[in-house]
Amino acid sequence: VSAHPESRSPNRRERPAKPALTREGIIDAALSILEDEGLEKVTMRRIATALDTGPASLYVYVRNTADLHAQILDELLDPVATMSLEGTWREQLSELLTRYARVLFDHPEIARITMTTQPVGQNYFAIAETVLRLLNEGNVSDATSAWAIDLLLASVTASAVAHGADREQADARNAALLAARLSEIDAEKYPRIATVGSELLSGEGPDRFAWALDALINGILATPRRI
Amino acid sequence: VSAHPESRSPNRRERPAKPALTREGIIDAALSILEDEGLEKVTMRRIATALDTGPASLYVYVRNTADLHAQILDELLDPVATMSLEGTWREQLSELLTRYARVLFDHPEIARITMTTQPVGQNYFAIAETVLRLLNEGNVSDATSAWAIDLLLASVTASAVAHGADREQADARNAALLAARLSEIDAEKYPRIATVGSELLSGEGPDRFAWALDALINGILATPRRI
DNA sequence: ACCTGAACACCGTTCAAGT
DNA sequence: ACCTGAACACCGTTCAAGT
Repeated sequence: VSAHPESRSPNRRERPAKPALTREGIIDAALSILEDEGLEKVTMRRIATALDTGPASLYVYVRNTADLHAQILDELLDPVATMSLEGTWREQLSELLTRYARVLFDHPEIARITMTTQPVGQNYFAIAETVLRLLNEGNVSDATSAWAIDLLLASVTASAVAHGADREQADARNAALLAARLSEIDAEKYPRIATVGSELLSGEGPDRFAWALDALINGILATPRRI
Repeated sequence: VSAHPESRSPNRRERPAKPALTREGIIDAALSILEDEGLEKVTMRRIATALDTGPASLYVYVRNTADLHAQILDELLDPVATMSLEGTWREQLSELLTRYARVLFDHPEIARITMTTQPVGQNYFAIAETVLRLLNEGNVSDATSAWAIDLLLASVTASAVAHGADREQADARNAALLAARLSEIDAEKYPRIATVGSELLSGEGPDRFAWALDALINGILATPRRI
């Protein structure tokens, strides 16, 4: 056993070599920071530090922060885009959108991005393609489908953003409490809120989501486009 | 006429006095920056500069950035909360939500905030109260209303965020073009997108929105809650 | 072509000290 | 109670210079 551990340092293979900079490496690092610390910490500088380089180096693989976020999203959507579906068109549609929602639900900060910038990744396209195919099987006209897919995906995303489970849930609970308190206090000013009150926050997430999806599909089927 | 204009400087009433720091003054400054330069520029430091003070001074009136945004939103919702409505419950509901959407449409960056943090302002509450009252007039049960209002407001917000008209529209158009191009190229991989294609981006905003609102209300009426 | 150091032009928030 | 200067601990992005 060497008495001089420092003398080993010149050996360049002593510890895993600094990983080569690649698009995949960058997205992996970003995902791991996202999982551990939230989107807020997924910054160019933070990723660069994780990869033992400077922020400027990332700009070879990522155009800017928006592009980085878009790439993260499409990575997350991979399992949804490739899942297998069974049952009637309506069952398949519900299954797909529920799975899609679950990804966004688990990553509400990424879901927010979906709202802001129109996703254009391969996996998002694949999901949209499947939704359109299923609506077509359900005899929804092309014209209606074109508007319906927008409504469906936007509503699912909105629901995920609103009720997403993440570190902000504490804040959300505070807000809910505040809301509950306000509606109690101003029962005269807001009688309907006071009446519906407890129902507003009622129900398990999955039940609420299933109902919303049902209402959306019923609505689409009941509202053929006339223009 | 004095040959020494500088000598007037000691007169403290020469030009409008530095406005006193108030909550209203801060929100006004924020709104004016929002209108002129977008939410991105509505920063504590920027507002402080506009009010000729330092950022630390704002923290007497505003808890943090999220609180600032919440106050801006509720300010914008004032005209919606106080508008008068006419017609059947369904006409009134459409009118209210269309007006609500227009505010968010004109301020998509603020709309995004609505998604992130549950709004708790007076005006938002007033709007929610009215929606619940109208659903009640439409014989929608309380249990269903409680979930329906969530779906309605979230969907309207999502629509506004997605299709909001602002300085980001240029980017959105780029994205749309990119999408159109991709669907052209991969017509074999995405046949339904290719078929529906042009319809996806078709229709005037108002027509699309009116259809979506119709579908949502039809869906809610067709889907009484069972749980 | 890819990578880097250094710089530029910003952020939000806190805190001790003033009035 | 309100206001402030100064500091702390960060950001994204660019660019000239290196390999």
